[in-house]
Amino acid sequence: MILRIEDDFDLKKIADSGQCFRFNECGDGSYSVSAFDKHMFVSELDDNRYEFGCSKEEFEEFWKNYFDLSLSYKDIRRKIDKKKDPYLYAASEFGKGIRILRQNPWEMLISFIISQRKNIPAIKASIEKLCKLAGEEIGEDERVGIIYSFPTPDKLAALSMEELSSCSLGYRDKYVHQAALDVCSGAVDLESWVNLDDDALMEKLLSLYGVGVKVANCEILFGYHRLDAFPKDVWINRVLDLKYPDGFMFDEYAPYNGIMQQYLFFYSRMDGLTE
DNA sequence: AGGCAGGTTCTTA
DNA sequence: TAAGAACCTGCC
Repeated sequence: MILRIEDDFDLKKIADSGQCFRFNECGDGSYSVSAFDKHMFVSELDDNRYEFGCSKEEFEEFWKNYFDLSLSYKDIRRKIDKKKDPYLYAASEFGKGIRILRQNPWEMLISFIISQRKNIPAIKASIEKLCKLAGEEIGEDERVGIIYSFPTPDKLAALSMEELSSCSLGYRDKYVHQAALDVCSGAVDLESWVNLDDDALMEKLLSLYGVGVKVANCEILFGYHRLDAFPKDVWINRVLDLKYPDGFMFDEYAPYNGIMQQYLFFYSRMDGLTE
């Protein structure tokens, strides 16, 4: 189906934003997008028109929510004052089009456990191997081959340590294995955690083996879509040190600090951050 | 060859 | 409680 989208929406920036690892450019300008048990291709036709490789029903029922299209990111960007916060303003102009996707909490948890001390291509490679090993077939294409879903907790828990190791997880293999066991046993119930308040959710996440403050915040922002979470990685810490010696204005941007974090992260990686 | 990549755990004082 | 070391792997 073809749709015009007036709000901020840039496939390339979303794909490169580091929040998703199964959202890839195919080489011909189209994007392969996998989420939950669904897969489709998307491409931009002209300025604001996009072709989604799904039915209108499926788009309304699933993808509209996945792309968070009910929220106006354009309005949120208006909170940024060019005079008061020139660096964030520049970052938001540069990152205009990024949205925070509504992804699967389980997939996000495992993905960000894997992400520690890895670069994005390496994270993607590990996740792709996991999907191929233990996921279900959800799509096929002559360009990219068979598309697999992210493994369910029980499929992942059933993998041997040797199989996990074959996915280049390194020392993170034991973290992934334990998380899968915890979710399978019911000791960890990610769905029910949506009802917890922010502090209680953070506490639960930090109790997981291999999950520290950074990964927990990524899960809160990208897995639970709590848009005020502000994950601090090496890039963001560099930005805060160099550009915000007097502190970042978290109060100004609540409850959307996580969106600001995305702009800063995306911008800082291109910027070089020399000053 | 040695250092580093979207960190966390473990050890030591 | 707070630094410092160790940790898998792949890529420059």
